[in-house]
Amino acid sequence: MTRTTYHHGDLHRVLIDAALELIAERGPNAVSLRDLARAAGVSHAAPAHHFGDKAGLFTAIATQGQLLLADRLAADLADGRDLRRLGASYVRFAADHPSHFEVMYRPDLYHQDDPDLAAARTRAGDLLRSAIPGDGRVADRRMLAAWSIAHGFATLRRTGNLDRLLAGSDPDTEFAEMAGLLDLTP
Amino acid sequence: MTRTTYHHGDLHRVLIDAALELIAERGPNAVSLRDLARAAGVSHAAPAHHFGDKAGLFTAIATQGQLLLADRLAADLADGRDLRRLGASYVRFAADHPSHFEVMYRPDLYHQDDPDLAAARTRAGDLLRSAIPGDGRVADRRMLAAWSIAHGFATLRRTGNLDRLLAGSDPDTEFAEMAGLLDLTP
DNA sequence: TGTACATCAGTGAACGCGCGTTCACTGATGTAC
DNA sequence: TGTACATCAGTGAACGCGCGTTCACTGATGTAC
Repeated sequence: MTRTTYHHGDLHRVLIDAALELIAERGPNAVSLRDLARAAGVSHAAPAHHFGDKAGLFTAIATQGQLLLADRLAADLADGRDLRRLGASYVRFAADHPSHFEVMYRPDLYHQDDPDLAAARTRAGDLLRSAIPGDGRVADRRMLAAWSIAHGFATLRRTGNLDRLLAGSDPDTEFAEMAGLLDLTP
Repeated sequence: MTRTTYHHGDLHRVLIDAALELIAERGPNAVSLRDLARAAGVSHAAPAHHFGDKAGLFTAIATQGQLLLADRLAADLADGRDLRRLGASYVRFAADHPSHFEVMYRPDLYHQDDPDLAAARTRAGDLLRSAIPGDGRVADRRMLAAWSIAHGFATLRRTGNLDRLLAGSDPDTEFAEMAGLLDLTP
């Protein structure tokens, strides 16, 4: 990757994309700022210039992930409050954006007190909550059940633990049918 | 920690325990073989002598974790085949042995082809499966649901995502009630 | 009871490495007048 | 249209660091005879 201009123009985005790719391939541990700089064809100090430090990079990724997830949930909700569909979206999000998903649930990697991240997280959380029937403790329990089953499925799948159990079937359908065992009607 | 003897006597165990503690405090990334050597009051090359390499240490921890989990499941099964109770045990195991649990589901950390680990994993898996009512695809789906909801709950809880939702209630009871929403009867 | 020998556990020095971060800098861009 | 200046993006050299791994070694232990 050779540049003719001194200013890159889109470094921020390129660095994040390179990071996402590296995370998907070899996990977040394997990502170094110097790797990213190499991938972007830029001096090794440039990434720190953009993100402050390494945790800053992961904070940006986690935030972006929460926003992407929230967008999906919002799109679903526009078609009606169907918790089942939201669960399916959550599972699909994890499969489509494995690197985002991984970072989002690895708080040790990022700045947990980042306000942008907190806002994004709240947005996604509120959307999910708004699809839960009932209120108070009953609703809490339903949210817990729906979130747990979707998160567990997504996580186990991502780590390859379901390979044998899902062999030969479509994961999304399988999740939908399995989630049907959950009674979430008011 | 000072020693009088040249041979430590119990280094293997001490190293693993020190690792578990470090993982619980600061995550697996923060664990270095040299840290462990310091904690055990031993030369920094000693850990490699015991585990071959760093991944070998995590392999040992993952294996130990699978065996501990299997022991719990086996104890439950001795009292009858109650899937609900197994789920609760799974959740409690994750809370009681956070470091083991974390490593077990981070395949990037250890030697995935280790035969001892595979055997331990199979043992735990078979026990869980033996508690599932029904057979064939139906049983698979039930196993998927039970495992997903327990794993999701355990994981979300461990990462602090349920703090608000669980505020003021006992997590184990809460999980039991929530899992009651799952219909796993044949 | 003694001796020889194999095996095992731990040592300590050395290696090369890639990393994150700092810092004074320079090139490019935009804006005010 | 031109000029001065502030701001921003990226540079490149340097730093100090802790790490994993290797290796020839030594001290201790157990076993065979």
